[in-house]
Amino acid sequence: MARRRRTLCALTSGSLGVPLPSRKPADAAPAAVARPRLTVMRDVAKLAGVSHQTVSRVLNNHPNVRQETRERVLEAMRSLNYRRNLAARTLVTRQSDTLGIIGFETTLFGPASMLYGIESAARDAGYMVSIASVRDLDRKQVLEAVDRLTQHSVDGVIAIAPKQSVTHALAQAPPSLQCVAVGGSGESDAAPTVSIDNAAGARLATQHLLDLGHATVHHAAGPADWPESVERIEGWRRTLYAAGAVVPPVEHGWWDAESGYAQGRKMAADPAVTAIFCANDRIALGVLRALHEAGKRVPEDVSVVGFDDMPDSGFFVPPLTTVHQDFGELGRRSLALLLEHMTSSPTADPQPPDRVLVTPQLVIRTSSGPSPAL
Amino acid sequence: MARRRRTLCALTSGSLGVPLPSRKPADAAPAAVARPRLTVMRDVAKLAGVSHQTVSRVLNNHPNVRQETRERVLEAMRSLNYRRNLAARTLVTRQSDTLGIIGFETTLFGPASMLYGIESAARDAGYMVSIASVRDLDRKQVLEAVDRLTQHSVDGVIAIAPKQSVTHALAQAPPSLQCVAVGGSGESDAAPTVSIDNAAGARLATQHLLDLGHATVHHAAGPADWPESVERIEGWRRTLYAAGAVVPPVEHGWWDAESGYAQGRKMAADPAVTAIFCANDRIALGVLRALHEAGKRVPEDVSVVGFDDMPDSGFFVPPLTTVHQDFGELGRRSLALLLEHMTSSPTADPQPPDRVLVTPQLVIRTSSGPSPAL
DNA sequence: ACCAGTTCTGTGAACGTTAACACGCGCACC
DNA sequence: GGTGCGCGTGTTAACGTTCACAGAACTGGT
Repeated sequence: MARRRRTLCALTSGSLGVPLPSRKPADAAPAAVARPRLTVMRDVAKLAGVSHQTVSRVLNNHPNVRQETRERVLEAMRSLNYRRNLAARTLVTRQSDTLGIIGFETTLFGPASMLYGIESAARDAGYMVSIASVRDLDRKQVLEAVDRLTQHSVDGVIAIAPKQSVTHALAQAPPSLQCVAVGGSGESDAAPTVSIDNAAGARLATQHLLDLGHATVHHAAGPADWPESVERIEGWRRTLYAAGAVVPPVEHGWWDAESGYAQGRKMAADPAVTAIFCANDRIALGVLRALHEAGKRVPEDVSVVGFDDMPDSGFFVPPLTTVHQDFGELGRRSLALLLEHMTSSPTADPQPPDRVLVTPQLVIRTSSGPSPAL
Repeated sequence: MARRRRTLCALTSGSLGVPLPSRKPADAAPAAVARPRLTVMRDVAKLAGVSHQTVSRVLNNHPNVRQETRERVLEAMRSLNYRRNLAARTLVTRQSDTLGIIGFETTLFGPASMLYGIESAARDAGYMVSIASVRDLDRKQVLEAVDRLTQHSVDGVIAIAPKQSVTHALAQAPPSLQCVAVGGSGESDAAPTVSIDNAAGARLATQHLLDLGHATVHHAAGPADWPESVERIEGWRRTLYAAGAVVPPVEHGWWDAESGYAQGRKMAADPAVTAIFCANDRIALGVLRALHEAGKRVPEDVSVVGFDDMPDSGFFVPPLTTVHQDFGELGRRSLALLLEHMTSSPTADPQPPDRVLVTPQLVIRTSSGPSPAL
């Protein structure tokens, strides 16, 4: 565990208001004595026979540079292998071409995909991304993350923020810092939000099962305090209600297969259950196993539908019918929204939207079939 | 698709040597006219009745500050809600407290977990991380990523780099930039590497199956050009060889369930196959499904062992015996190694190691059992 | 030839921090 | 009572950009 040369910021910076005094304890090694002296604008300028300002203009695509001069400068840059010093530029312009991402549970497929979607879109737009993970979504940790990102002077923040507490915390960020939340709820009271239309997805799944002749549809739900979970429950419930079907009771769990297995065992024991809509594919995996162990065939005895369309859900036993969620698109859209908010002046005419919904799609495989009652 | 205000760097910067002329096309909005004038050292200094340099000393934990003065300064910082401007600091010290990560396939569980492991360890060590994803692992893209990170003056780079081409590319990075590769091969010719002991893992799995009485073990392999895959094949092959067992032919595939399914179907058709070691859990999922469809029971007829221990592999049908890989640890170790390389002077006595191996562990569940021949 | 209006280019001053050095003070040591 | 040293502090100069302004070099019309 090499934690040398700097103290733990987490410990030294007690409250948020206190800047972190860290780094370079007394015994630090003396700074490298011979600075490498990298090539800077002045060098390029000298070689090209112009002033540093002209070099700057070329770099920033300023129109008022003679074509011939521009080429001479570009040639000089090339031959010196010049790269502009972004720190200096950030110092004066106060923008770093860097975006911050607040990540939560980024080891899971969904968040990881959003992260990737954001990052590649950001690169195409000329931005770098820095990431600050949080272990929990409480206000304190989120604000700490915002603070860390602010210190590194990011131009904007995207929070992969599946819970309300985050958008609330975001509202406390310095107003000059644009924030966008992605994933999670739509009740965008605080920050602009991009998310999937969870209710629509749930409707798709539930209606599909009703259409197959099932009298009603049971639901293996996610955690009670996650908006995504709540919205899926709502969508499911409303669809049943609209169809005049009984709405079975809901039991909350976590997002993993273990939770699905637990819920699945209970449902497998109930002969009235012929169709199960699962809050995500991992839960579905657990349900599938529980049904298998109970000797129920899928889809002959019980139909199962998931949510997410994880990479391998087409290879579950049997291949899972599920609601496809385009996480990459979610990421890209959130980046686009952030950029819009960043560039539009507060008084601009077309205010960017505060809420973007991405529509999910049903992917029908073999885990769903006609009701055995038919 | 909001890509306003800046041109696409990817397009304008043809070769690597050319700095990117981007941003602010002629019609750019004039810079914000009223700069907010944030609080800086001088403000703190004035309030505390000292010079800015003393403030700097307090911030950097310099020992030569009287306790009473230090407290007055800290108090001033607190009351002004001062935060140090990292861009200015980076400009003069040439270190940014930021590390770069080159990510590949970060939507998958393994890389995503490493990313997370690196990020949290980095935070504890006082570093921010910036991420640069690459779509492919060819030299060009990797060098481009390094270049992007360099421009943002990262202090070091960790490459989630499962292929040789990456470490080779890394070797071409500016020598002042410390690089570490994580995951992938151990043939660390180019850059220091942290990886799992794939051969040992494969040995664990294979030996486990042999010990269960299987005459030999078949292998559902990963891609031929990935060192991780190759090392697992080697470990498997050597174990069989040492036991005097027949070494069945190997067919290469990809890392996903689809590939496992394809390989599994062929194996299911071969009655001689009683034990299958899969290059990862996703392949195992496909194999499991193929066996199930062919009417083979697991583990009664055929035993299956995976690699990775993905989150839900304990809920496959049946629960998968697999080789557990601690991705988070991998990330932490790679960070530690990078930090060691960064801080140790080239002439220092204890040179940091160039190769760190993390030992995997066998997790026995129910997909593996005694050979049916017994 | 002159002036006004562009277009192009250069000069000097920020930006907010750390590095290098100089200074004054108190203390110990001959 | 110097001399030397360590401590605490202040002054000045970097670091490599961009911004604001001034000036030079071209236009084109009289």
